[in-house]
This record gives sequence, C-alpha cells and structure tokens, in this order.
Amino acid sequence: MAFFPENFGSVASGLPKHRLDFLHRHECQVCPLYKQVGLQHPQMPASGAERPLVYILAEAPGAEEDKEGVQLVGKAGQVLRFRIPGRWLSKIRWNNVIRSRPPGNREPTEEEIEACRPSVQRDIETSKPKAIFGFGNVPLHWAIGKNGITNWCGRRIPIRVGEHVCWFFPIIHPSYISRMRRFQPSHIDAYGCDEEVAFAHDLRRAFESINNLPEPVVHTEDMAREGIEIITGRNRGDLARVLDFLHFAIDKKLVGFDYETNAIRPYGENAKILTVALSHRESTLAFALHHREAGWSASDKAALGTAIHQFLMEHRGRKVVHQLPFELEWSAQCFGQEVVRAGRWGCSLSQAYILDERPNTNSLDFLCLQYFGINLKALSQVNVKNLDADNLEEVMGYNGLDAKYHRLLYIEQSLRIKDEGRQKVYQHQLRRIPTMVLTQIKGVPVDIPTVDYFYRKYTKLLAKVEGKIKQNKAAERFRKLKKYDFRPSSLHDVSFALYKMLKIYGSGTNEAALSHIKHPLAKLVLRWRKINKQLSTYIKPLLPEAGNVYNGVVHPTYGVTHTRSWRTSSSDPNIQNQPKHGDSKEVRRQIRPGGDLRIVACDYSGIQARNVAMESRDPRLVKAFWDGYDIHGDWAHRIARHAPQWLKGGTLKDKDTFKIYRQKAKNGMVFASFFGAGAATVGRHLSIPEEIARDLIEEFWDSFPKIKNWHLTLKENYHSTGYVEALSGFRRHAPVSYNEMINTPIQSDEAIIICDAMARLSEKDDPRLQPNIEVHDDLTFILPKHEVDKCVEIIVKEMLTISFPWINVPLGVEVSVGKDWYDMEKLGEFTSDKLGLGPVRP
DNA sequence: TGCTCACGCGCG
DNA sequence: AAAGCGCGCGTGAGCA
Repeated sequence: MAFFPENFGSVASGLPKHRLDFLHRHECQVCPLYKQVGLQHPQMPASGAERPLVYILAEAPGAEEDKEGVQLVGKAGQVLRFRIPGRWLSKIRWNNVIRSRPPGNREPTEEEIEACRPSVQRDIETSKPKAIFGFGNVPLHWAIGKNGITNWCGRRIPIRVGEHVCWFFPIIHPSYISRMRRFQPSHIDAYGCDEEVAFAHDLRRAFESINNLPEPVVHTEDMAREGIEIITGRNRGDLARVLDFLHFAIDKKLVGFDYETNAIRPYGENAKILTVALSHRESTLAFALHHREAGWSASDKAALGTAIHQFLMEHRGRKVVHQLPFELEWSAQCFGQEVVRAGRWGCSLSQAYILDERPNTNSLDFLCLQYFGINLKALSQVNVKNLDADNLEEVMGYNGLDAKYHRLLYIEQSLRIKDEGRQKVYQHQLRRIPTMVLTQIKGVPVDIPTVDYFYRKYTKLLAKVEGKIKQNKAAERFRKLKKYDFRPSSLHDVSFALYKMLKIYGSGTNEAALSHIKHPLAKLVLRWRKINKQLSTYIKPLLPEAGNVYNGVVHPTYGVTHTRSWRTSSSDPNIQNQPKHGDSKEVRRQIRPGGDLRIVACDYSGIQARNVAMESRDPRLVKAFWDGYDIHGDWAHRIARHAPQWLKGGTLKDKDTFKIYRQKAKNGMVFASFFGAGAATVGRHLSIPEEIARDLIEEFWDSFPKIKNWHLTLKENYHSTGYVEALSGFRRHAPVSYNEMINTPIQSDEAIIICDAMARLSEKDDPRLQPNIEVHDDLTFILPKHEVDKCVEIIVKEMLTISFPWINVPLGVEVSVGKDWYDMEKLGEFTSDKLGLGPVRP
C-alpha cells in the first residue's frame, strides 16, 4: 500500500525514503512517543461518526484530551465546538495527526507524524469522509506538504489519502484563536480577536459547502504531462508543425499561452523570448524560438515571428496567461505595440487576486496545488534564473505545462468568479492591465547628465559627513570601546553609542527619536541617512550600471495584483515614492524629457476625503464638497476652543497661523478620525490631553454621524461575510483589523476612479494621452509644449467624467506643468460640477 | 553566500 | 474593547 501519493512527495521533506518506509511499516512500535510514561490515553483512536461527512483533524492531544480520551475537549476544543452547529455533531469524526500527547504539548516531530500516518490514513480510508477539516499548520503539512496556514486557510484542496480522495479544508488552529483572544465572545456573532473572524468564517463556509461539493480530482504527473508536444526546430517539418498549430488555434475560444524568456523585462539588448507554448484542450504545443539550442534557420525565425504576430493580431478567442502584464509587455516589445489591444486576454493571476487578495498565494504553483492537488514545481527541474543555459527540451516541457495549467486554472477560477458574482470587478481588473503595461513601456525619461551630477554631488556630501563622523569625539570613543568604526547605517551602533555609551536618556533610532537628541552624533547620523537615502534609493538606480535605464528611459513596473487594497504599486525602481518635499525634492530634476517637451501632472484633489463622503454619504461631509465648507478650518477653531493651549499663544485671526493650524487640524483630527484613530492618537497628534481629544472626537461624531455609522456598518458586514467590500466592488478578506477595514474601501475606491480614467484615456489610442506615471491620485504625462493646453483639456475632462453611480460629490483635478519633475508650476484647477460633468447633486 | 526579518523612510 | 493605512527598497543582523 502506498501511504501517500507521489505528487505529495514533499510531504516527506526532511526524512530519507528508507526511514519513511521504516516508520510506516512499524508505526507505534518505532514511534518515539511509544515509550512515554504517564499518558492516560496513548494512541487515542478516532472518535465520532463511523461514516462522517466531515473528518476533523487536529494536531495532537493536549493534557485535557489525554485525560478524557477524546479529541478537542480542552480549551482549544471549546473554541472550536462553540462554532460547530449542533446538527453537524452526528456527522463528524475526530482525530489528530498524532494520537499520543507529546510531552509538554510541544510540536510533533516528523518522525512521530510519519509513524502515525498509516493508522490515521487507514481510518480515513475506512470512514470515507467527504471533507477533512485540518486545523493549523501540522495537518496542513500532513496533507499537502506545505506550511503557511494563514495563506491556505479558507480554501479547499483536493487530496488523496491512500485510496480515498476527498476535499481538504485548512483552517486556523483554535488554540491560536484562544491565545489571541482579548475576551471570550458570549455569542456566536462576537469575535475575541481579528483572527477569530477568519476562523469562524472559514469554518462556516466549509460546513455550508459540504452538501454541494464537486467530485474532487487530484491530478497525477501523467495527467499533467499528457498531450504536451515539444518542437525544437531541429527536425524536418518542425516549422510546418508550429505554423499548423497556430493556424489550428486561431479560432479556438480559450487558449493557454505562455512565454519563457531570458530576462524579466524585454528592454535590454539581449532580451529574448526563448520558447512559446499554446494549449487547447487535449493538445498543448511548446516550441523553441530564440533559445540557444533552437534549431531554426534565420528564415525560419522570421517566419515564426510573422506567424506569432499574425496569431496575436487575429486570434478570435481569448488567450489566457498567468501574470498578463508580463506576456503583454514582451508581446508589445517583440511583436509590436499594436498586439496589446488586438485580441482578448485573460489572466489567471488576476482572477486569483480578485477572489482572494492575500499576498504570496497567487503563484501558478500555489494555485495548481489548491485547485488540482498537484505540485507543478516538482515536475520540472529547470533553473528559472537562467533558462537559456538550460536544456531546451526541459524548458519547453516546463513551458508547455505552464500554458496547459493557465488554461485549466482559468476555467476553474472563472466558475468561482461567476459563483461569487465577481465578474464586474474582474473586468475592471483586466482592463487596467493593458493600460498599465502601455504606461510601463512608455516609461519615464531620465536626464543622464543630471543623474551624473547628483551622483557626484551626493557622493561628496556623504564623504564629508563620514569624515565628520570619523572626527567626532563620541565616534572615537566608540571605536576604542568596540574596536571598529562607528557606522551611521547600523541601528545597533547608533543605539549603543547614544543610549549605552553616552548614556543619553531615551530610546529608538528613527528620525523622531534622534531629532530630540542634542548630541552632534545624533545630528550627523540623521544627516548621513538623508544623504544616503537620496543616493541609494533615488540616484544610484538611475545610473547606467544599475541596468534600469534603456535609451534614456526608465520603465518602472506597475503591480496590479500585489496590494491589499486594489491600489497599484510600483517597483524596479519605485516611481511612486520620489521625494516631493523639502531639500530631497531636487532629485526630481533627474526626470526631464528635454527639448520642447513638458511634464504635466494631473492630481485628483482630496480624493480620499471625497471617497469618505461616497462611502458614508454623510450629509454634512457631502455638502462640504458641494458648497465649499472648510471642514479643516472649522475644526481648527473648534479645537482651539476646547484646548486654547494648542495655539501656544498664537491666534487663528492671524492668516499664517491659521494656515498652519488648519493643516494640523486636517491631519491630526479630521483625517485621523475618518480613518478610525482614537483619542490617544488624536491627542498625540495635536499635543493636547487625551481627555480633551475625547471630547473633541465626540463632538466630531455628532457633526458627522453617518461617518461613524459607516464604520459600524462596515464592521457588521465584515463580521457576517468575512470580508470588507468597497463601493468599487473590491473585497479584502479576513483577518482585517478595524483600521484596515476602514482604510481598504477608501483606497480601493480611489484606485478604481483613477485606473478607470487612465484606461479611458489609454483606450483613445492617442500616444500623447497615455500617462507616463501613475501615483495613486496623480496621472503624469509628457507632452510637446505647444500641445499641452489641447491635451490637458481632454485629460481633465476624462479624469472628471463621473463613471460610477456611487460618486455623490464633485471631483477635482489640479494640473501643473514643468520642464522637469522638480520645477512644476500650477496651470489650473478644475472640478467636475463646474465643467458640467456631474454628478447629480443629491 | 543567500535567505528572511525588522527597521527606517520616501510617497500617496 | 480599542484601533491610521497602503506601498518598495536599502540596510544590518541572524541563520543555514
């Protein structure tokens, strides 16, 4: 008897095969726990229903369980049993991955788990449950060979346990919930900690799904490899075969598609697509393109290029890939930008992200294990980092498997998206991909001489500060004590020097902490950090040797499947965090298109506050945006009334003072309250006593009752559904903290507004209207000087067009223009209501 | 040497 | 019962 299927070979990680066989053969006789004394119920048998629907599998018996001889009757068991509906109790069977209590409740070892596996497996084979609910990491690893319960919980995975195939539901271990709880919930709708919401919801969904579970299918290696054909280009007829297949696929509704390349980005001189794979139903074809071992002649390659281009332009179905931005960017660079919007595409990664936004859960490997119970990665031995050096057949095998599973995964997830009513959100997600890719390709112009100038300037500045640090008395003392130079970059060194050696009163090493310290060393450390940040984060990545700038253009990547809030992110290098304030801002001079070109930045003004109005529909806040009521100024006055000491002797009658305190009221009080801050935080922000802050907040909620209401409704909905949903339709799943719960809709509404406007501009197919940069509330363009006015008119109109029914306040856009990204001057400010674009005033 | 982690800090 | 959140990247530290 095979104790576990081959495709879960990783279950055995750590133990050599002979040792596993030994443990499986002799079971309890060789179990390290066998000889343990003092156990009241060693080798505890499974209990409960003989033919259960649900098999509850926990880690190991605890003290209470050992005493009673029944699984999950201790504290953790109570947490779990509290949430199991009574009608289910007769349909459940209980067991643990190991059946004897380990000393001191320590985690069971792999040896113990494997010694116990045959008996647990036999019990499952005999009792034939429809589903196994596995609690915590130990059963998860037992079932699929993976750790990471917080990533896996709430899913269902088809698994094979010996002769029995069933569904596995990973759920957080109740003992973790019990430990995290801050109070004991008195009824089923109360939750003692954020994680308990996830726990309860996962459990409820698992029970609810039992009666309409599909047949579980666990893919084997043979199933995975079936129907994959590879073409090297070395044989007669190879070219015809590829052309044939492309012709065959051209009218197929759903084609899995995948490239293997020798680089992540397609911009470098040597960037090449090595192999290509297409998959349709039972036939998958992977063929060589520019791989080192490909057998094509130059004319073959030209013919292939033409054929692929034609396929991309004329394919009438949908090409489905995993991580569409990648395939689109390469397609555009290698076959022409016109292919980006020529055909229809699908993205299984985007589907996964829309269904569940948790990070690190959206790789093809993860999802294939989730949906098909197969460990795809284990089937290939390719070196992903250097595919061109790898064996061609191996690379194509890998490529073919990927394309095949893109398609299969897409089909599975399409059903799930439909079931959960997520089509509309997925469509929005899909729409922003070509939009973002075209912005990536357009890139951002870098002025090389300026980069060079800043590099020299900041290198010198850094050397100067380092010289001063060397001469510093305290740093000298540090050197004598520690026998090495004081490093401003080391938090250890900084902390030791200031708090241990110099015995300065305080703690912490961040700017807030160090800025209060008078000692020159603290000042020097801060100065060093500032300069080093400029140099290493904003200047060095633009130097030629960093390899980010191609022909004077940098192409930051936009992530559209990474964030917990549906915002985009930017990387390699990050273009969304370039300094904008104070002295640091000057590095923006590096972004300069030159000639007659101008940088034009269009910012949505106060978009997040407007999102709060949209979400809450609070009458006073909504009115503020229609009538121009100055909330922040009003609250500056109110704070001053409650806490006159706040003004430190100044008066709000003075214009400059008012401006400063209006800003403080905005950030410290108004926005903080919108986002769920409490009295302690507001008091700290405003430097006023917590009790006064509490009174202010009370008054604030009296003024904006529906905002508070909205917070509470969000919480209620979150508790009943297990996720937070925004007006945008984006969902964030448990566990979500109270403040995250408030923030998520705001950020995701903001994201859909800007991405929608960006997509509309991009779809006009006018290269001038394709933004070069997107920064959450800002679209930045590069335009010829004489076309700025004309283009801004179109851009502003598109950005201010109201395209969602839930927008209940006017939108505003502020435009500024400059020769580089530093010297930007305001061009104008526009609002949707004044342009007659709506929305309708409520 | 390569990996993960915490921290600090830039933006929204 | 109380509660600012969302990113990416450079750095050192600790571990294998």
